[in-house]
Amino acid sequence: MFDVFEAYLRAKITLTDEELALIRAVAVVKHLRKWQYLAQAGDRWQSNCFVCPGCLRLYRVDDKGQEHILTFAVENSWIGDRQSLLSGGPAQSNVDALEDSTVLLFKDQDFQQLCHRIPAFQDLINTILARSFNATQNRIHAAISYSAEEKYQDFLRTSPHLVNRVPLAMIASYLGITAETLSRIRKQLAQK
Amino acid sequence: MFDVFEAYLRAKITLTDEELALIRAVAVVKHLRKWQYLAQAGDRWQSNCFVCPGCLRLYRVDDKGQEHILTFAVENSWIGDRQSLLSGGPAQSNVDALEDSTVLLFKDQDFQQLCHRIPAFQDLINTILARSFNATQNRIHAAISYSAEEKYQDFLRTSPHLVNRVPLAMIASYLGITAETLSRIRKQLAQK
DNA sequence: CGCTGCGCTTGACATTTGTCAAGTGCTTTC
DNA sequence: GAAAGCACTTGACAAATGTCAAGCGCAGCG
Repeated sequence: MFDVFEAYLRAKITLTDEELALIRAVAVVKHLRKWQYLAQAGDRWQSNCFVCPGCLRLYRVDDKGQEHILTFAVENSWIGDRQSLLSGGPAQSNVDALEDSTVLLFKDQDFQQLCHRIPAFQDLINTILARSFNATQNRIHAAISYSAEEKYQDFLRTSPHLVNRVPLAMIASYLGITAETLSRIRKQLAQK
Repeated sequence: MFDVFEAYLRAKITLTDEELALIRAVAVVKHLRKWQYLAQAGDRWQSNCFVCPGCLRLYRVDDKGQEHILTFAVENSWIGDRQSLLSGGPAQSNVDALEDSTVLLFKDQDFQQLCHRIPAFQDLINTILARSFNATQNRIHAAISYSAEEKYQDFLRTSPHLVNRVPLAMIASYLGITAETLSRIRKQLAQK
């Protein structure tokens, strides 16, 4: 499974064989069954996680027991509770697999070392962070500006690959609306 | 005004006098009057901006002409349209001053150089990015999970310094609710 | 001093979205 | 091949929030 990551890296940056070997040396492959947790709220999150093939979600559970999905991650993307990673405190979020999945884990310590030793890797990580920061910002804009229907339209635009891959109820949870409302919106859009 | 920034830096990282001089050399001080734009949608954003004393906001305007505030920034924080900075494309957001303010600008090119030459500076920036990423994530959680009242309570918790500093209508815009609703919520909370 | 404009509040009403409960169709299971 | 479970849909109704319009109080200004 490391070759998926290798392809990903090579598409974005140039690495010597030694550098690649350094990275490979600290990567840990993990297989997840559908519904298996990668981490639960309360755990300490100490790794960076790259999704090879599969689909995971990061979500929180509120006082009323309701789940709210913060992110989906499919192959060639990263996922994790950065809050826990950064602070060293317990995670507020859960991460689990929506399909059988394979991920690559990098202990944060190893990961930091890679960043320091391989400038191109550091740059890549920075770019990714910046990009996901932007994506997050756009999501906020959507969340505070759009009606339920507009949110769904926006989702269709920004995440077409997820529309038929994750169940309706989860998309609703991601958008902050109820499954019933989303169902009605879909119907309405179909009739146009 | 550079001394404000110097104090900020010294509180967070250790710098030699030469390093500090490097930073000072590329910093540009800019004064803003209340309501003055630092940048408008359509502009290309090419600098990193640090707020010395003052208060700015970053917002977008939707099709219906409604403003939606994505961030406030007060003294000792950073603000900018990272999207534009990263992509080189035109900004989607506006930034303006809510009070007379003073900011420090760093052309992105200079800024990158500082990061490369001063590892401690790089680390600081990474930390800030990570932190604001977390804050953004928490905001998404609030936006998709909370009722209007809960959103306001959360705002009171996370941004007490803003509550009496920015007008009600802007807080409402930040939370994604109407000024009327926020006014009623305030009343209701006061009666408890 | 009185006017004006702005920020905020309030009320009446409309609209959107949520809630609850039931029903459909499809897949899985024994 | 009947039964159960799951994802989704639908309907009736309730609650939350938005919209529109008016009014209040205060600061700034001629």
